[in-house]
Amino acid sequence: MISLTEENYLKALFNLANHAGEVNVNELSKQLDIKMPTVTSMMKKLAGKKLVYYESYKPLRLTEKGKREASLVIRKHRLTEMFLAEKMGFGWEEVHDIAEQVEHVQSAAFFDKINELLGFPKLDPHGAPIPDKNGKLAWVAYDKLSDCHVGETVRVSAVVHTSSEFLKFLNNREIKLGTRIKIKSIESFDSSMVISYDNRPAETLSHAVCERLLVEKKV
Amino acid sequence: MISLTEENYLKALFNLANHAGEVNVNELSKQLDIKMPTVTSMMKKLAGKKLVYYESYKPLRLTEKGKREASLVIRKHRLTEMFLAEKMGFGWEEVHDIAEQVEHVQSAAFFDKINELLGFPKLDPHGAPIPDKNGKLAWVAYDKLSDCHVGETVRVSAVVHTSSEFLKFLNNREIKLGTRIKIKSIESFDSSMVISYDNRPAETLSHAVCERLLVEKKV
DNA sequence: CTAAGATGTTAGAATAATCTAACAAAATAT
DNA sequence: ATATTTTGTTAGATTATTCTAACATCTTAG
Ligand SMILES: [Mn+2]
Ligand SMILES: [Mn+2]
Ligand SMILES: [Mn+2]
Ligand SMILES: [Mn+2]
Repeated sequence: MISLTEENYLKALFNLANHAGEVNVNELSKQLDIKMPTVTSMMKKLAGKKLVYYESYKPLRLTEKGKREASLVIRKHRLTEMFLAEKMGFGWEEVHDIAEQVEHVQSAAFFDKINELLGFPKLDPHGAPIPDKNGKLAWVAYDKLSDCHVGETVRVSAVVHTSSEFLKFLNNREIKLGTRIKIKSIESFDSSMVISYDNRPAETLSHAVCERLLVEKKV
Repeated sequence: MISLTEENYLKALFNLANHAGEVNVNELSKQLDIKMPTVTSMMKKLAGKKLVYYESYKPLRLTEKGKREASLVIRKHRLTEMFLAEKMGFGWEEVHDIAEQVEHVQSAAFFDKINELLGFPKLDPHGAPIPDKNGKLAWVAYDKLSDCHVGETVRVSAVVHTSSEFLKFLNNREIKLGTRIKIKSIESFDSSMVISYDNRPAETLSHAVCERLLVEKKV
């Protein structure tokens, strides 16, 4: 049995993993707002459960079992977010905090029903893919808007690090998934972008914003 | 802040309270499947939070604050049950176990939305009243079917101690809230009742069943 | 009214999850 | 290459929730 606390560690490990699947104790500590010694002792515990590979002073890595369990928690989280947004009428900026709690419900029937009522969605309200029942995740590689060039037209496909504040910022400008953005110019001194979309007046987006908007070029 | 564990104790205290609002340590211990010494120490803790009146060897009683907090947990439980049944398609025998977990979500917006989507229901799927936002509960005094007499026609209005098994038993016989039952005869040796309803063949219900069906006589 | 039995409390310990302080190792910057 | 900073671990303590064993009180059946 995996406790609520352990589920949160697994989820964070999965989300922080770099290309090589590695996470540092310090990063995990910051992500969870839990002190490093606590993280170290939890890692030893998860290693005992064969969910994490742990060696002193080495980066942390989820085992295959750990990846699967983490994906299943992420599945519950994203299905919940989608249900809150699509079936209950919450905004995409509201769903994360509630899903953070509901994701820990232990009832396969509950999440199966949500999945069914939603018509087996592939993506959550932030454009993130929903892992399947075996924990398999179909990762699509989007581009950051900040990596695109002047003159290109792109489609907003996902948002990263979806703080409520960032999503409200996008709401205020009516930027959502599917919005087609044309890049008018890029200020070289701060990498901010002047863009146009939806027949609205031109907007300037800071580099911080452009980095968090994931887009597709082939629209 | 009231923890998940404390919420469960409060709920059990509220549900077990007799006419005088009293609960014994032993009953509470059995209800929660937690040993008596643990219950005693938790009662001291809740007394410290002014949620329970506690005196050694005396029956336990919720304070007014305790009653309100307990009612608010029960509100979350019953709204969840109703949502699971009405909006998600779960059977009344399935909703309790899931609601037992979802009731601990801390988000007023979540339960307000559920309430709104349901159209502000007054009763849960088992006929139990849903407390209002202030924890006020409109208790209706129903009769047990077992207290009714031969020849009477009554309407099933609620079920008590809603174990999944009992509810499946009722499902098998198509007895639900609203079913109009006519009492054909009562066996004096075991108090079982022969009843008819919905143009179905006569059924015999044991005393144990009749005690758990709450009915209204004025249909 | 007393002896059992049931109920309730105290004491001491365990587990899970967290912390601070101190120390150790690794990475970085002169 | 050494000193400094950052990162990670160990040790020891704390809080929340639970348990068993032993003892105390209350209730009930002769
Ligand atoms: Mn969580
Ligand atoms: Mn999301
Ligand atoms: Mn509960
Ligand atoms: Mn109910």
